[in-house]
Amino acid sequence: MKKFSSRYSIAVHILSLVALSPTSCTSDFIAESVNTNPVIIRRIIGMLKKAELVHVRAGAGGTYLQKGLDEITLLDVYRAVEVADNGDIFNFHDETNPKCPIGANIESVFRAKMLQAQSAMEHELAQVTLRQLVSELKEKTGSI
Amino acid sequence: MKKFSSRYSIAVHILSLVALSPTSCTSDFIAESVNTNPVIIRRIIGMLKKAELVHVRAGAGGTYLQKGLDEITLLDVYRAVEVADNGDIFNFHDETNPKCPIGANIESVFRAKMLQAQSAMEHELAQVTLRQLVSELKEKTGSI
DNA sequence: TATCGTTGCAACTATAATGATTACATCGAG
DNA sequence: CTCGATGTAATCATTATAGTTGCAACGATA
Repeated sequence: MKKFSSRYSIAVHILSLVALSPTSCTSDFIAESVNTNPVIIRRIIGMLKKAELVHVRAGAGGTYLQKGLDEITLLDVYRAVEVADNGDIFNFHDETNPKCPIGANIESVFRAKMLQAQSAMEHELAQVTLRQLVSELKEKTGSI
Repeated sequence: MKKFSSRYSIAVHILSLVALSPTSCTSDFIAESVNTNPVIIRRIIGMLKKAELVHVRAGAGGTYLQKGLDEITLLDVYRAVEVADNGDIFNFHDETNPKCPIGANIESVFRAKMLQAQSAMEHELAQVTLRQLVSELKEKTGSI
């Protein structure tokens, strides 16, 4: 299957920061918390923007949530940053031999099962809102 | 996240062939149905062997199931060929800034959610036995 | 209006995983 | 003993990711 990139964890980190930070969140500020390069952060913020999860004040700087804490789920974030060509997390060996009755049919049978498994995972992700994440974070950090 | 390699689909293909084929399954024979190099097939069979899903007649040649059709699930196959270092399908950006209260705690909170999602997916995979797969394949191919 | 911090983006590098291929030692049935 | 098949190492091309530098453009603000 395809593995999740660490972009996903960074994206969640970004959204948590934006949600919790009382100060303006510049890419430099976020990069320091994530401990990486600001450009990496901007790239991911770009994806979150396309998904309309955040908006950015150009020139002035700073990233802000574009939706409520309850309207953003882990599934939204996943779809925003995991640019799976077709949306599938599974890769298939294409070009199986069409002359072999099994080679010709195995993919469709297997794919159906995989889509079911993927749906189950995405269903779980859809259950977790940014509000829940942030609330659990607050418990752990004491207070912010 | 991490993406699934196409090894997985090939492994399922191999097991289906071994289960259905009345003749001996050599890596050359399988490679033709999968439409790839025999060495690729042998590598994957090697993983299936380690997982004790199949055994191979060295010298003589041919791969055979080591367990019953009902005792092999898609989860078994997945675990046999997807060599995720730690078993997780999610990657995390490690080394977040420990000085930032969010950076210091986001990973554990996020990881818990991800493990839940992964469990849901694996649960689905565990529901599908090789017998079911083969049975659906037979329907599609008419008969073998 | 000029400045300065910030964003957006292209270009480049390094690294790792994957798939494919060649080559060859080894096994074991006939 | 022979011959087909397996097991495995070595190599290569491709792709994805993460990181980095450089720079144009934006816009708040002084």
